[in-house]
Amino acid sequence: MSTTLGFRPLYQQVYDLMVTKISDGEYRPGEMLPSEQQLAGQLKVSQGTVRKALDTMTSENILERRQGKGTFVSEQTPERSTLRFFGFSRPDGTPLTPQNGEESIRKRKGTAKELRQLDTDGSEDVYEISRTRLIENKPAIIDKIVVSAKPFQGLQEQGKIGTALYTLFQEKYGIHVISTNDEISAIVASKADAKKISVEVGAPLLMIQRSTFDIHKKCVEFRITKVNTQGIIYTARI
Amino acid sequence: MSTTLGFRPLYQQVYDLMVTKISDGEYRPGEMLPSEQQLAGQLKVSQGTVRKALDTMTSENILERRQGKGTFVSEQTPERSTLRFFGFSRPDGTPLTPQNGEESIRKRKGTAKELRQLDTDGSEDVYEISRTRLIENKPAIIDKIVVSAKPFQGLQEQGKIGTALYTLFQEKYGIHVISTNDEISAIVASKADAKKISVEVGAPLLMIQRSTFDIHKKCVEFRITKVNTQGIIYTARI
DNA sequence: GAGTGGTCTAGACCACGCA
DNA sequence: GCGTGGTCTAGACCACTCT
Repeated sequence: MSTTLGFRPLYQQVYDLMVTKISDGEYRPGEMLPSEQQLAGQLKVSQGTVRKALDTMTSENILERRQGKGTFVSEQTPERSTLRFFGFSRPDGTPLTPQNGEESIRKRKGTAKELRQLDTDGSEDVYEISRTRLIENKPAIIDKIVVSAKPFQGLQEQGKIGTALYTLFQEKYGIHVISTNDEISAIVASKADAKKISVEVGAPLLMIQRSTFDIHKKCVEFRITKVNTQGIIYTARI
Repeated sequence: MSTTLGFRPLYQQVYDLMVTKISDGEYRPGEMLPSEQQLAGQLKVSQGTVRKALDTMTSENILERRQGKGTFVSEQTPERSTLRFFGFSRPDGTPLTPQNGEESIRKRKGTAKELRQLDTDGSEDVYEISRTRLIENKPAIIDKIVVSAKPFQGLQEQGKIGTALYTLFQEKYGIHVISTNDEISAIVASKADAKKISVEVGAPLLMIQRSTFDIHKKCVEFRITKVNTQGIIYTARI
């Protein structure tokens, strides 16, 4: 007998269905799902099969399960969770919180690299958000945030975004961010960098390249952050 | 009825037992475990309970499961796996491989910080391995590796360790390294640093603080790596 | 075809949170 | 005491690998 191609386990089909329902807004963040028994009955599968799908989603931070209470759609965004793992401090250890500085947004064609990183469904337009953030009132952090234009229609009319970008994604555009992938390297400042955060050309900077993924494991954001680390300690826990 | 304290699920007991057997050398890296049915019979539990324990161990990279073949004790060490995620390259993208330079080892009392990091079972002696590594024949990387002395008797007689430290842990001392936790920060060079890798005092360095954990989730190594990033790009994928 | 892990079921009982 | 998720069982059948 030939190998059965296209075989897809039942629990994965249940997983796909539940992810779709959450992404469509049928179950909203913070809301409680039907019980395992009810879902099993509706979907005509056993409770164990439902459980396996929900367990997978729990391990991906899409759901939270609380014994004795129920299963809930997670409200946690990576921005909130990564605050525990990323941070700035002075050399003596006192923590520093960056303030918001300049911010601008424009629509343009994406570069080849950006379109390779983002899952754009063929569209070539992107929004680019450029901003600087301040440490002790001095510009020290440069962010360049790129998202595909198609799913974010009207993003330029949102006004200042500040730190609540992922919350905006969820509330205005129904995009559930669930994970990020960060690459850290040490680079030297370009002429453009030097102008924005007042350092010499060639000064050492930390660069963090972040890809952000939604509930469908689609890359919805590509972000480059550059940090002047003179007198600032940046820490990332891996 | 009062709450049952000290309740421990069966599958966790199976997990503990299997971890102990591997750590005791009853099953060795690369070896195949008995089948789920056999284990279930031996331990007088159902196959599903064994499965849950083995699945957990698989997700922790202790085991590898191959459908149709069997379940095997993993041979992969983090050193090998992290090579995919950490690395050095030139600004133009060509990868660089560091060479081994100076290396020395000595036994001494651990500092308070080191004893807090390491799980030492009360012993206060540690081995400190200091080494430099070279990029293009110039010293660029400083490593300070600290391990508890007790489980590593005779480590100073091992001669040059080079890059095979975790393999040595496993083969000579039966310690199975399964995970690491890294913290990255940007610092400035101290006088001692400056001497070892010929940079100015105050030059910017990347510092990676790594805690290494064995199969029992015990911290068996604490390592501080400092990298001169002038002309070198260091990348870590999180 | 024999042996392994992978999927799925149906049902029992336990621990937890709440009213 | 009820409803929820968490554990555990026994057994059936499927998919993969090797001989």
